[in-house]
Amino acid sequence: MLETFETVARAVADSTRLRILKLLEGGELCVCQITAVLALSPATVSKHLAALKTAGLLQHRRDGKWVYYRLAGRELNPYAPAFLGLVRAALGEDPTVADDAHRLARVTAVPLAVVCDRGRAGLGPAPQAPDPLPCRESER
Amino acid sequence: MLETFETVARAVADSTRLRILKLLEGGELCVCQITAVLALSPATVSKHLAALKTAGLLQHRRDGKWVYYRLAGRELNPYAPAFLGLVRAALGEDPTVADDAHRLARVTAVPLAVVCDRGRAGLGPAPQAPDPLPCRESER
DNA sequence: CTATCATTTTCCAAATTGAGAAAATGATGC
DNA sequence: GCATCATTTTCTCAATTTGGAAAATGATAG
Repeated sequence: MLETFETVARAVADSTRLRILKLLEGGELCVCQITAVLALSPATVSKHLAALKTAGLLQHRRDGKWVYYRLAGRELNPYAPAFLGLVRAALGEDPTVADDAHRLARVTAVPLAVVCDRGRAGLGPAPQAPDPLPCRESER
Repeated sequence: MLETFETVARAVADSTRLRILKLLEGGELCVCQITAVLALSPATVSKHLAALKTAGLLQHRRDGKWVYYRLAGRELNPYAPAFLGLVRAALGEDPTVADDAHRLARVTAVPLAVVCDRGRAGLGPAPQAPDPLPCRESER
């Protein structure tokens, strides 16, 4: 028990993983979409997702080449709902989280194939609208 | 915000610190009492307490030679109550936690001065019963 | 079967963490 | 002031964690 609780808490005790959880509050997402929003390497994102899944906070499903992750319920870990509830109630106004939500909106407006191609470049220019080169505001 | 949340979560993501929080649910305790129950070095316990205090989960007060710690409320960190509530609701039946509670009962039945003397030997035999020289079972 | 693409795993370097010993700090009492 | 005791702060070591590059795996399309 103690160990199970510790695993979930540890999974939540990382800002990158918190950002992922906040992103998934809006519904399931493909790995490449998350990667695009966070602007981290696919390997890094995949490992964070694995940590969250091991902790019982996420479930995943495969659809062709793509893998989708979504928030999990009590199925995988009895402590998951409590922690997810806490996260859900907490970081709504965080600037980084808000920024992520904004980027996610731009990502979901584009077909997955395009996101996966340009994703790791950190959100290429506008999807289909003319947008020469959005200012690269690299932070964190 | 994200960082604050992360700090609290990280503080809770450790079994030793969880055990400390569970001990303190019964009310404030002196450092040497906690040390006696956990059977860890005073330095280690002190650092865990500092981590919990930094995270805003604990408050402390000094009384002569002794320092008492207790669970904190919203004063120090807005996320503290939520996390403490989660912990309080969660680990009541964990065997280690139950064992700690049992040991704590034996510790609180003894004057502080005695606990501080014998505490780090890992709870000597009976409290005031005849006990020539508590076997120094140095462990860890 | 081969090529391609998304994701995961392995490998490695840098940073962080947990634990105790030893030294430093704070407070009491003579 | 000096001795003593509880607690905290270094300091060091072993173990874990994080991130990316590169290799491995899974799945689709031709």
